[in-house]
Amino acid sequence: MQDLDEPKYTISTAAKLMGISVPTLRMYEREGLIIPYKKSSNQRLYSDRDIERVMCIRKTINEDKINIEGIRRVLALIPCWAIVKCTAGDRSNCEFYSGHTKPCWMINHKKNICKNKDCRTCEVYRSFGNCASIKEKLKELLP
Amino acid sequence: MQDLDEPKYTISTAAKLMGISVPTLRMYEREGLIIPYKKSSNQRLYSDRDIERVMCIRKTINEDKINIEGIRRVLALIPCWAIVKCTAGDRSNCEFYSGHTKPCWMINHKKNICKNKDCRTCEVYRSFGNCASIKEKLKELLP
DNA sequence: GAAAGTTGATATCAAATGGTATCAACTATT
DNA sequence: AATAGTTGATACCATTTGATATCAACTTTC
Repeated sequence: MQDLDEPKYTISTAAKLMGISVPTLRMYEREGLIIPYKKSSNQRLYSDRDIERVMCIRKTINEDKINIEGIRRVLALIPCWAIVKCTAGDRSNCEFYSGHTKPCWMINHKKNICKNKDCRTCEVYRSFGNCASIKEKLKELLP
Repeated sequence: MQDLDEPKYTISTAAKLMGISVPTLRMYEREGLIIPYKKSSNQRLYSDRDIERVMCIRKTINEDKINIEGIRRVLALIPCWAIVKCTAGDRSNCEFYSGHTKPCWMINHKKNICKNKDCRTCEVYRSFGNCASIKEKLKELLP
């Protein structure tokens, strides 16, 4: 058996696996498009699902021709409040709810429902993981 | 009194008004970002609301650094089906509902609720008009 | 009918973007 | 301690992208 979420590849291995450079992989992270697992020593580890996500990002950049800023803006449209079921209080304590340029996981939530969540495993972050459109999520939420 | 939706500027006047070139304005149209009024002779006319929309597009490109393809993808996320209240039949006869790369108004609807609609005046198209985020629309639809 | 402005299309240009190479400093494993 | 691989950061390159200029053909308006 295999666990798609198990962090097992170092950054150089993952880069080799996808035919890209290590700095590129770090860039995607800096830009908020991916959240790799981090050991206590700060070393990154990538799971198979992470690999899939990066391949999706690459496809969106290289084939669909959407730039990184554009991808980020699309991710910022994921209606997280409806997914994690925010209360009114959660919302008023959320920078993301009022902003619209960054995905929620790029924000340091301090005093709401997301405070103790690990974004890497959160359904919101994963909504874009397999390159399925966010629109499918919207159709689900807006019947 | 003034009607913001009255088509009154020719393309050269509108271009001059915004300090851009005529081909640029035509490009935005070709890319599906704006729908100017067209006289029977095919001549374009721009309203004040059109001007506002173009200024919003420019801001998104020049300040927010999102490329045209990215803007189009964002527009493609507007949940039109929930706005114009599509029936199940309307949806099954809608290319847009299944796709996710183009805004609905770039699609030639033949046999559903949008068939006889003028996209230029449709609420869906206008959702991005004043540069208010689509996210606001989502908040409204997903309480 | 003449002048002015529009149409679509093509070619071109400057700037920005994604990506890579390279660096010294640090960490882990042997 | 020594090797191998990581970290973040900077600088650089090739390509793409947004934008413009220009063109002949067609409309509108005076």
